[in-house]
Amino acid sequence: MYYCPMNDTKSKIIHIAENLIRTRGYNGFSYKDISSELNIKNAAVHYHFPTKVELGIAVIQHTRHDFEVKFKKSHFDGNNKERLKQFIDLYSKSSKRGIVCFMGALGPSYDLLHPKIQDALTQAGKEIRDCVCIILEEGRMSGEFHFKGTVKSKADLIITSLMASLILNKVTKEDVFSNSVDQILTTI
Amino acid sequence: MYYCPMNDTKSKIIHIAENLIRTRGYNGFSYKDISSELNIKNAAVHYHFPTKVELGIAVIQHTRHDFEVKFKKSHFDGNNKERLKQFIDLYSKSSKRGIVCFMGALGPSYDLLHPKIQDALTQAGKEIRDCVCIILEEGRMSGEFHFKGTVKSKADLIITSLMASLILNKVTKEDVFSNSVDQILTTI
DNA sequence: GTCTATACGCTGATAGAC
DNA sequence: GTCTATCAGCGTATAGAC
Repeated sequence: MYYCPMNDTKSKIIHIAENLIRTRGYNGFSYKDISSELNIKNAAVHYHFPTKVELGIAVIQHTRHDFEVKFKKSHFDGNNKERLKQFIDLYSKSSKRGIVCFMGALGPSYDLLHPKIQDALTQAGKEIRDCVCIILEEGRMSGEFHFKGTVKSKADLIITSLMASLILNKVTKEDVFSNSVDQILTTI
Repeated sequence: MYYCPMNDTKSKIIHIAENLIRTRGYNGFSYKDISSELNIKNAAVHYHFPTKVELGIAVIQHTRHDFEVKFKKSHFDGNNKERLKQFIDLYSKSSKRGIVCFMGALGPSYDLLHPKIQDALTQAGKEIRDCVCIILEEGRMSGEFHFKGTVKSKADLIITSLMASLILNKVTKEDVFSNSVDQILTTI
């Protein structure tokens, strides 16, 4: 299992920044928010990440790495139903914490982001889509799933529904997420 | 039909602000962005909307009003399939323009918004959900729809999928929206 | 690695003239 | 209604001491 050092300041900054992005958006937090939470000064954060763009990229890459470890390594050997369940569970955790996923947080203001952050985000998006497509493709062939339509359309429906459910959860203050998951599992 | 005066500066400001919110988010635009587009000065915008919060609320209320006119008035008399198609078409227009809906733009940073904007957004969210629920409820009773699961779960799935498809469209640069719509129409 | 000190543009907002 | 002028505060970022 991959060991993630959370002791050092650099890792802590990434962790705090990720939470800030997912609760306030990229333009909704500042280095001061991070430094005050760590009881250090503004400039100390700049030592670890000279520019905010570099920090943003680090957050995305860190999340991508976590995702990759969890889903690309095939410790599911053919159990695609469980694999899909684990994917949904990723969002379920966010739902319980009352936060959105980083794609939902950064995606809407995509045009405003630095090109390098845009690229990292686009790559992450493709990775997630590919992963779900493989799960659905294999699961359908093995007879675990019986959904209608193309694999791609089903994958996009599932991903988008999970993403925006986290958003609508916050706005409506109702359990939109559980409803969407029910519907996903009913039509798979 | 409702007449929307777009001549006066106030209406123009709302219109520009709506586009800015939906491309850059609430914290991603300033009064200068608006004034420069209208070739007036910063202070002139403040004359019409003294604070940014008031402008934000005005944008949401304007969008809500448009939505209400289009869907609450029952000029569909029983044709719920057409009514759902019109609802999807609302997002389809945004997809073609390459922008997200205002819920997708404002929702993720909900915690950061002024309480009055939060309230307006929450109200709008409930309105949209209620509207889709009625369409699905009536359409199922009349035999137009044959979907599985509860009305609420189906409504949430459809709304969230449309919302986030606009977001993923931008990020992945692929037609996620069409895929999601295909899947929605396949399982209705 | 963290600090103090500093620079400087942008932002939301106000006062008062026209 | 729009202007000029002006403001304090914040945000990102840098230089140099410890």
